[in-house]
Amino acid sequence: MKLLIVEDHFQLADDLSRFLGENGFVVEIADTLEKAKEKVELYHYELIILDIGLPDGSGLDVIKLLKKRKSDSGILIVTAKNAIEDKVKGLELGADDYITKPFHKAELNARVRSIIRRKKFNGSNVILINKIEIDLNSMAVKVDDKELDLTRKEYDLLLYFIYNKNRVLTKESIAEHLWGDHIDQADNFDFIYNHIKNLRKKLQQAGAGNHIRSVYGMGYKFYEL
Amino acid sequence: MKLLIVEDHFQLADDLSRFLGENGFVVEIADTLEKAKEKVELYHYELIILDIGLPDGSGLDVIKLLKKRKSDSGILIVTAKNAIEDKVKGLELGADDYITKPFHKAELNARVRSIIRRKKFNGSNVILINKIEIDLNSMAVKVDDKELDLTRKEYDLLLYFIYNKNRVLTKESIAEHLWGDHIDQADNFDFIYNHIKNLRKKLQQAGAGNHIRSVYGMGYKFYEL
DNA sequence: CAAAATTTTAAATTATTTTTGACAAAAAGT
DNA sequence: ACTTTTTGTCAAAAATAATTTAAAATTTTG
Repeated sequence: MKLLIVEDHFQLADDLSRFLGENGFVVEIADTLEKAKEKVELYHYELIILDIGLPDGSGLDVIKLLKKRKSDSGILIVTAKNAIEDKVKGLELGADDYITKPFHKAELNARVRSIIRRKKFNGSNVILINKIEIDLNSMAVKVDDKELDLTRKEYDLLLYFIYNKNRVLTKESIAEHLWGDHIDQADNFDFIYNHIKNLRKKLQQAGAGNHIRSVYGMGYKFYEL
Repeated sequence: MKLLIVEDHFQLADDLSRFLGENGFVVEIADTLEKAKEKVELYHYELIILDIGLPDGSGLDVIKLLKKRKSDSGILIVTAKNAIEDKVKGLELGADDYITKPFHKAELNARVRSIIRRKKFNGSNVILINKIEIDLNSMAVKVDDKELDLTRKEYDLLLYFIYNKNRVLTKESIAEHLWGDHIDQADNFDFIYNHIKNLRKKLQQAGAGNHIRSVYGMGYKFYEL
């Protein structure tokens, strides 16, 4: 479950990151509007905790960008007490909730969970790509209406691929997104071969075709056929 | 069919309003105790969804007012998980049912209908899934017309599963729903295993089959067979 | 109100499944 | 030729789930 914290105040961002990390989320931080936009375009986040007052512009731009991209990420905006207009604008633009500074970490945590829950229960939660059907509620993956039995990592991997379809994902970025920051650059990522192998086999056996192609020397790419 | 939502959290109220609107109700919102009292004195509502924790006072006052006016409106109170006294007081004062935050909209909908049905037709309110029959009024669970004897937690757990059938429920979300916000991520949820086991055994023994399956690394899922 | 019974929670143990890592040989890409 | 990736199999380590037992809390009963 990946979150992005957009917050220029290092101490706060770091603190939150650690706290949310302990609570089972994989957290990334962007400390400028520029970086936030970049990350949002490159990756998919379950939820974005967005401080509106950034040094190089308004966080509201991030919301606009997300909505333009038809993103389904949850958005929790963080505003100063006196910035009520920002809050209102943010909600109008499509943010899911807001919280005013200063706040308690426990409350942030509760709201984060609340948004994620609401998101999940809303609307259709089925992703359909060619023959592959993923129901995010039931966490079931089907090919031709036949359910396949994926392990946790395989499921996460598939989802990561699908959220980033038609993009090259390096082994490093896969490791980072599935395992979090505690991964060392010096580590060896050979175990990823295994997961790729297993996922490929299961998809292949179910008759979904060959979606995951390797890009020699770079990584992998999930093709929409 | 007119409902009043008394809720200061704009996002939630708006969300519910929309949802209930789609489900055929005419919905009004009051976001303060003051406004709620005013509306209640002026109009008649079939049912009032009442958050107890309001910025300008306790929602319990609304119940008192209604009872003084000998209103026949249904009352569904919404409380935070840790505000058990409020729930108890509310029911004592004459509320018809309660639901604790956070809740699933489908569950709210079910309860709303349940109250209205009970009020209006004094009719039965039964959920039937395969061989399992749950009477929400009498809180009785039957399999093949044989009543089974569930404890409170088992009953709640079963209901939570059934309201979310075919979805994976994590241990965390089960804990959160049945025990409330005061649950820490760091806590250990092993005791849930016990309730799962007991519920499974009772259902199995009654001949209802194996509905509750575990999804390794993810949680549990109640299958409609 | 207190004893007894039941239910819920907790802790310890066992069982199961997944994840990771290793090796080696074959295949593919540069 | 050289490097990277694929594949298979195997096995240890780690994570998760189930079971057992007992303590704590709650409810029922006399």
